[in-house]
Amino acid sequence: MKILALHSDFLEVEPKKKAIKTAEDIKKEKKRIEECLVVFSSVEKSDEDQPDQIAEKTVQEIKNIATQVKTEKIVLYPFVHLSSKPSSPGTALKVLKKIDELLSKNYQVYRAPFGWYKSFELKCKGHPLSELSREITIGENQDTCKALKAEEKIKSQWYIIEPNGELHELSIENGKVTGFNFKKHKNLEKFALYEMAKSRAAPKAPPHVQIMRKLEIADYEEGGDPGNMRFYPKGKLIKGLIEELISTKFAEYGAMEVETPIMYDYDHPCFHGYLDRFPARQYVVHSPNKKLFMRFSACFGQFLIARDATISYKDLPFRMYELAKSFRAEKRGELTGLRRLRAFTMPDCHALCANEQQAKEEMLKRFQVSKSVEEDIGLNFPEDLELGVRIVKKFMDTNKDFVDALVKSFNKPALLELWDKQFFYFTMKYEWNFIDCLDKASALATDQIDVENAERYGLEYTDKDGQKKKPLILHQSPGATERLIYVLLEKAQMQQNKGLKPSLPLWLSPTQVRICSVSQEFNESALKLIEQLKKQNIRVDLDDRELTVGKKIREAEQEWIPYILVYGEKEQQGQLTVRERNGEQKQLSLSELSDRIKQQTKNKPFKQLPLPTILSKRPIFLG
RNA sequence: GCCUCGGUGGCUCAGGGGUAGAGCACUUGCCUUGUAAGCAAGGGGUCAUGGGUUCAAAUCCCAUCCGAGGCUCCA
Repeated sequence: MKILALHSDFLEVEPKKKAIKTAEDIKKEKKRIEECLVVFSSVEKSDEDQPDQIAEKTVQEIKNIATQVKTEKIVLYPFVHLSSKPSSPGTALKVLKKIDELLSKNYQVYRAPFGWYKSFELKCKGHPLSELSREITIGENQDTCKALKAEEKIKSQWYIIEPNGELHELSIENGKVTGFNFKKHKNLEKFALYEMAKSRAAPKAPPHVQIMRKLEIADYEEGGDPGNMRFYPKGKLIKGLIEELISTKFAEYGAMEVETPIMYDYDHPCFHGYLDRFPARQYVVHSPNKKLFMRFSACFGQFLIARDATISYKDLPFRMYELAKSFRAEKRGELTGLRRLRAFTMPDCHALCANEQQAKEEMLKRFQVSKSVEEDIGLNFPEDLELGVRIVKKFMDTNKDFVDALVKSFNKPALLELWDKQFFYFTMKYEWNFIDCLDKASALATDQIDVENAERYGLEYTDKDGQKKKPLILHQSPGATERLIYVLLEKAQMQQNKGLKPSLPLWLSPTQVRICSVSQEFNESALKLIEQLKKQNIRVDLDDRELTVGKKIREAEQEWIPYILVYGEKEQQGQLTVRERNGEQKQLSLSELSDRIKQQTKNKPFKQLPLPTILSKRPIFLG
């Protein structure tokens, strides 16, 4: 199906003469329609198998365009010449009539006669959206259509749920969410609006994009594919530290770390139906004899491990995790900085559970794992986050207590989306959303109860009675590590907007202590001091360049370095003045300084600074 | 994918049919520095790529690539 939509001041059309035998019988009269969207359309051979689906999809497209250009009137104009492979006239007429019927529910529709030579006059408005063409196709796979259609038909009911379990039904009027007093919950209001109204316009690029480059954390890579970032040494350090933290937390919780392949056989029977839901979103790789797709989560590899394992009821919950580099070929326009990528690292932790009761208990346990990750990277819980819970109605009806317990753990009102039917593989999920400087919501931590994939992959455990049973599967992630960095940078920008100095948590700061020598003659003894701090696992470096002290301080401040130390005559005697991030200056001895840092980074992972200690030998990655 | 805007020294950007500009960075020299930018000189760019128009293209046109924002989407 091909359409050409012209937003027009008017269309005047007059049937002249039948072009085909099967032309519609109509009255030959001139017709003029003012202020309308004229949709020239051509039904094609490839549409013949699924005329109803193509009609529905076309209606959706036309509705989108009509909404964009704000018009109430639509003219359907059969125009076979748009296509080189037109369908039979019979199908074409059937499809057009169906489109007419569907559109008429919401719009004033005029359909130009089919099968006639017509003369017409039209005035196109000429604004940027006034001329649009679309090619509409139905994927080859029936499953795809079914799943996508189910999604289109989904009905959501929205609520605010309070920690005491009280529900407030929400509705949306004139771009405002009503049904709950958001006075003390401004970010929750933004989140609800974001989800319900899909009002997502941003006036400019998000601030973290500039910061990630200025601090030499990450950057775009022209030599790759959009959304595949490069990480410079400082960024790789931060990312590595966060990943190590997450890994430790998962291990403490009792999950087993595994590593699974990043690409899988397209034709493997387990993946059918799961892949088809997202037909255009895979990176495809061709090996000499196979078509493969890059994983978009760790599910594939981990489920295949679990499928082949011998699992007893005594082994449940069976917990497994992986820091999985994952790939989703998102549409070009959906990518933004570190917020949404095509290649990202998804910490993915699955738990196989015997039954619903065990799954619920396990989810509450895992809730605490994610909480401690978010807190350790420097977020305030729950102040910096908004909880969204999505539940299939049937699950809600029998598990309200559990949902209440979940919201109570969050300790703040949450947004609840109720679905009338299950159309994903899960019956419930939650996510914690961060609202950024531009009021955009991004999901960080999430957990889901999967009731479908055990069947699909053939996952089984042996129960007490010797019977093979299908487990429930939980899918948890505290958030992609790139996205966690995005959140830290956006949060730092918010600090700056409030007039505070932006900063990273001490344990994530690439340089924790910067020593600025007053002049060249002090460099050598400063290095001795540095050796002592390094032994204490503190990341310290020396600005040994021939610059004024003022300039060295300024640059260190701009690098967000938490402790800055000028080193000259006085310090050589052992008396240190330390400049902190808040601008305060403190007199400290060397051991006091290192104790202080050890205290502030207690129980956090440590890695050495992956750069030369002296700045004069350090390359600049980004001006 | 579609719409809009952009791509000019390492970085940030100005300019714009007829010898290519600034600030920062870099190199060199002077200064020998005490808590947010010392002074001076110098080097460095086939103006994203490929076509086209023109006596002449970085500038205008087309295509492609890359980036940003929007639409849509986010398993």
